[in-house]
Amino acid sequence: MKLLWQKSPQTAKQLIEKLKSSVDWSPKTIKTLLNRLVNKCVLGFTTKGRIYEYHPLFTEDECMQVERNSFLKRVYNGALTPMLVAFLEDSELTNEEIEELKKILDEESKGEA
Amino acid sequence: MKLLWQKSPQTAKQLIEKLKSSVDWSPKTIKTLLNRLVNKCVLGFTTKGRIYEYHPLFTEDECMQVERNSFLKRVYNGALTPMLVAFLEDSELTNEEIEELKKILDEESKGEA
DNA sequence: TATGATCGATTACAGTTGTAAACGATAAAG
DNA sequence: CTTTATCGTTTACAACTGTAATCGATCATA
Repeated sequence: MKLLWQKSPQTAKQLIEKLKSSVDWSPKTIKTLLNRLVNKCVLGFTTKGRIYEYHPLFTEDECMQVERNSFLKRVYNGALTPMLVAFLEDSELTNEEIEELKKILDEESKGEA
Repeated sequence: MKLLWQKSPQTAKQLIEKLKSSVDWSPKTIKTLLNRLVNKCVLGFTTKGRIYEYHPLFTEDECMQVERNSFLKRVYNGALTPMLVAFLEDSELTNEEIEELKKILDEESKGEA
């Protein structure tokens, strides 16, 4: 859902059209969802005639931030390192990816000194 | 909830006692929750007289596995590296932690060769 | 202008979750 | 034995979610 939001303001009709290929929802269902998201202050809209153009009230980055924090808190009680270790352990990283991560880590330690 | 599970089989009474300090639930509420977890095949029990001793049907590690996978899938569409980078970016790791992670990464690349 | 299509809003209804009380059986106490 | 406290089970009920149909207004069309 939010996935589509990461592209500008769109009308319900446009969204219904785009969602048609990916999920199997009735247009009515999508309208309802839009409505609920508006009520929950997750989406806003500007009215173009009698048609609404919906737009997200939060950026994708903000949402992912929140998701990361809540996941970390909920599952790992906020302990970052054990969580990272676990992810690394069940992963199959390529050497390039490993190098990339090490580079990021180096940046981190630099920023701290 | 599951947190307490990571310690042996326990009776409802024991659990209620231990939860009393951490959360503010009526004992009734806790009974209900136990029941629901049993119905959902998350907990099992063995009956000791008319008293139940509850025990988890999955290990904490298994649950966290599942949580990790579903989080990664849901929020990052399965893309591990971007997720790791994001976590690293909003973190304030100490140099020791950074070294630890680099060590883990080294292990990873070794295992792959 | 009457009629049908279309929009967002409202209503529907089953399932899950949070939070708990009521119920029936049994063990403990008198 | 009867009363009472204590189990686990069943029922309660509001909020939220998934999934959708209906309703009132308006735009397009005949």
